[in-house]
Amino acid sequence: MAKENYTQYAILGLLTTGYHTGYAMKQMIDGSLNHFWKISYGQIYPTLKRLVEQGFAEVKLSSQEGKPDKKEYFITPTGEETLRNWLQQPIQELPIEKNDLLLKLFFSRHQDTYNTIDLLDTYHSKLSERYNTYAGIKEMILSDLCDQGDTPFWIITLDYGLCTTEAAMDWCVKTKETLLNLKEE
Amino acid sequence: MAKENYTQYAILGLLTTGYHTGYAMKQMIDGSLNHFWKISYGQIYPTLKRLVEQGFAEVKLSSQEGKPDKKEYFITPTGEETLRNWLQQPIQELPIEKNDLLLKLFFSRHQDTYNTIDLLDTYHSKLSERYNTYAGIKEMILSDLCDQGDTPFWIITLDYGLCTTEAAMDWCVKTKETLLNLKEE
DNA sequence: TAAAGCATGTAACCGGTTACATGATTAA
DNA sequence: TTAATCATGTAACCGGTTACATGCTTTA
Repeated sequence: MAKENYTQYAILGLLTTGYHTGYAMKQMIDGSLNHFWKISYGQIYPTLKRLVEQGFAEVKLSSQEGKPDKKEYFITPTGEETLRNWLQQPIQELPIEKNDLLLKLFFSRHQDTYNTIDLLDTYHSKLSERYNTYAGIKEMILSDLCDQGDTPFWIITLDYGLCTTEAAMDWCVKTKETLLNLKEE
Repeated sequence: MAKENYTQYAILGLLTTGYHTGYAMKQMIDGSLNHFWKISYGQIYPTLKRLVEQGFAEVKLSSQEGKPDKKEYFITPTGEETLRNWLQQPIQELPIEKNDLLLKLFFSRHQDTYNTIDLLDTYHSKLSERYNTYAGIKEMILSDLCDQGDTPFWIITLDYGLCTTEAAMDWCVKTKETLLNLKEE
C-alpha cells in the first residue's frame, strides 16, 4: 500500500477545529498536540499552499487592524471528504519510537552501574515532568466550562500519554532495582 | 547542544556485541532491536565506511568457503572511547512518537462512534501481537542457557516494551468504554 | 527603543527509506 | 532450475528541521 503523508491530514484536521492560519496551527500544535505530533513552519506553509492547489482548502486574505495581514484558510467539501476518508482507514502499523535511552541500556554491559542508574534517574524525572504537563493540560481542558464537542477526544489522547508515561516511570523504578541486584551478585 | 547522529552509536555498539558485518547487523536489528530502533542497509553500509574513515573501526576482508566474501568490521580503541563517552551522556529529550491513531482520534468528533471503535480494536489487536512477540523473544533469551553478560540488559529493554504496550492496551479498553458512554448520552 | 508577539515564507540541509543493481552459494 | 540465504552497495527520493529573511504592532 502506498505511503501516506499524515502531515496534510493533521493540517486538514486543524482546519476543522477552528484554526485557520499557519501561525495559529503552529501555536496549537506546540501547546496541545505535541505529545504525539509536531510540525514546523517549514512544513505548514508549503502544505497549506498545496492543499489549496489540490482543492482541499481555500484562502481568504484578511487585513486586521493593529496586526499584520493574514491568510485564513478554510476547508472545502472535497477536503472534508478526503479527511473523513482518511479518518476511516484503520491504522496500518504501530509506530515504533526510536528510544535512545533503550539504545544506551542495550549496550550498557561494560558501563558502570551507577552511571546507568543516573541515566535512568534523569529519564524518570523527565517522564515525571511530562506527566505533570499532561495532567495540567487535562485539568485546564476539564475546568474550561465551554464544553466543546472536541474535548472528550482531546482528553482521550491525553489519557494515552498519561497512562503510557506512568508505565514507563514504573519501569524505571523496577529497572533501577534490577540493576542494583545485578551488581550485588 | 549539537544534534547527534545516534545511528553511528548503534552500529558502534553492535560492533562490541559480536556483530561484525553489515548484513549480520541488519539481521540482528530486525530481530531483536526493532522495538525501539530500526535501520536500513542504506544507512548501515555508508556508516560503516565512515566509521573506518574516522578511525573508529577497522575492516578485514575475509573470504569464506561456500559463502560470498564479506567485510568484517572491528571497533578500535578510539571507537570504544567514543561509544563509552556517548553512553555516559544523559539523554537530552524524551522521544515523542508520532502516533497516527491519536491524530485520528483527535479529529474524530464528526466520525461515527462505531467506526472509531473499529480503529481502537485494530490498534488493540496489533498491540497484542506486539506484546506476544516481545514476550516470545524474552522467553527465548531466558531459556538460552548461554548466559551472556549482555542478556540482562536486553531483557530490560524488552520489559520496557512489554509494560508500555500493556498500558496502551488497557487504555484501548478504557477508551472504548468512554466512547460508548459518550454515545449513550 | 528594544524586546516580544503576530504573521508568512524559503533554501539548505539532513536522516532515513526505497528501489535498484550485483553476484555467489545452497537447499528444495 | 528456482527460490532462498548470504552479502554489499548506491542513487533517487522524501519528510522534516533549521536557519534565515521580512515586516508590522504592542508592550515594557
